[in-house]
Amino acid sequence: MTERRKSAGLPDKRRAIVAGALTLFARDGYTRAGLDAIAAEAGVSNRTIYNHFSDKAELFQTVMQESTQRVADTMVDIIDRHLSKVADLETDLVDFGLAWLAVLTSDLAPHFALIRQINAEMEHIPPAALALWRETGPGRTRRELAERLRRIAQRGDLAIDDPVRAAGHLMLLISADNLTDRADLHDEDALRAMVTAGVRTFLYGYKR
Amino acid sequence: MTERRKSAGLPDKRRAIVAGALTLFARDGYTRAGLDAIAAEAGVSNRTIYNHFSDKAELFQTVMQESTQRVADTMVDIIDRHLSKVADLETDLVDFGLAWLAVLTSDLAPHFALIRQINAEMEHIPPAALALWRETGPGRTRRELAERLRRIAQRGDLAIDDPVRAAGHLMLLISADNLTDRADLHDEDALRAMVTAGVRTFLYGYKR
DNA sequence: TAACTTCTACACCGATCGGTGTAACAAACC
DNA sequence: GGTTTGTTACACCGATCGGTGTAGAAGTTA
Repeated sequence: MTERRKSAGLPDKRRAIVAGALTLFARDGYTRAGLDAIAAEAGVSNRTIYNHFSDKAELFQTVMQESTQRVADTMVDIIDRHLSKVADLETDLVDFGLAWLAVLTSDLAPHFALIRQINAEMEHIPPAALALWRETGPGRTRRELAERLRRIAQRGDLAIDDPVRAAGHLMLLISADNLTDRADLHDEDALRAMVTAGVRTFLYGYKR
Repeated sequence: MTERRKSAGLPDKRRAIVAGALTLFARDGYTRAGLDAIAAEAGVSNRTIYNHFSDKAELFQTVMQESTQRVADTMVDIIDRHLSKVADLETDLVDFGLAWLAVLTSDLAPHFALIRQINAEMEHIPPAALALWRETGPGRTRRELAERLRRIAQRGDLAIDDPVRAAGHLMLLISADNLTDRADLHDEDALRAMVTAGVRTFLYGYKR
């Protein structure tokens, strides 16, 4: 009574396949991740995968799209939750940054390993799929953050002439240590220090 | 009369192999890059590769080390050339940033594709090799930049209490657009605008 | 019960890949 | 001239992988 199954596959099997594929694609990359291993991870027969997806490339694209959607939703939610009403700007930005970084170690962590895979195999991915990912993933998140910064600046606290660029700066500064060498994402104190330093650089840099 | 060949292989063949391997590892990644293709790219027999390297993993490690060394040398040289004697801080930092970014599109470009591969396959690379890379590559470069910033700050222009973190911030801000979405690295004007914006954010953020 | 859909297990194919063995050839060294 | 060393071409092995064919089991719908 739920949904008329159109042509192939039960929806829960499909979800299991996509979830298992995300795990293995994230860990091993597109080439290394074998379909037999994905089938085993999903608790599903090898043959069943081809009942839901025409080939490995289509499976990968589906995994990429669904994971991107979910993470972008989470990120936008964090932005809205922390930056809709701003009391003390530095405090709120630091809290926002910590929530932002927490996603990297959450159950959404595999997504970011997947992004590193995409980044590496960029030249082997169809440009259209790449553009779609940029638009629905980092692009959307960045625009959302930019819009929030624009409103905050309008309130008179910051001087931002290019909100999108400023959003990029903030995102980078928040996770600076994490990007350059490897920060310990589980040391709460070091994490807060990193975020605070980044936020302060951002704030002083864009102070009116 | 040059050098006593110790055990195996002529040095020029070896160099050709490493160069060809860099090209293919950078483009296709460790798994996708086949040894036959590498041999063809190097203009060398498949069998000859095994005369110089015991297996694919050792070849990859050699490629990684040599490329890292060369790029780090280049980066340190750029730092020294632009930030030894500072006249106008913003101008000099922008010029430095542009020279820094120019490396990304130089003949050293494959190295950065290789780094993306490393970043993706991190969980499949021996931790010792990873640590060595961080130390001789980005670590060295970052420390060198940090030292320069420390001296500049000492001169009284900036307030930097953690030079290494500041160096990280500067490196990220310089290439901000390039890291978040894809900036056109060949549009000279857009490039200068990106670097200038990053440098200004850095300078205002660390202004004494 | 009968018709239909989906899943599973298994065998299988062709291609690729990392790596080896071998024998012939070229060049440097004694 | 003879020996040694390195290179090459080629055939080959075992393993893995993407993908298919098939037959039957399991569950759903009428």
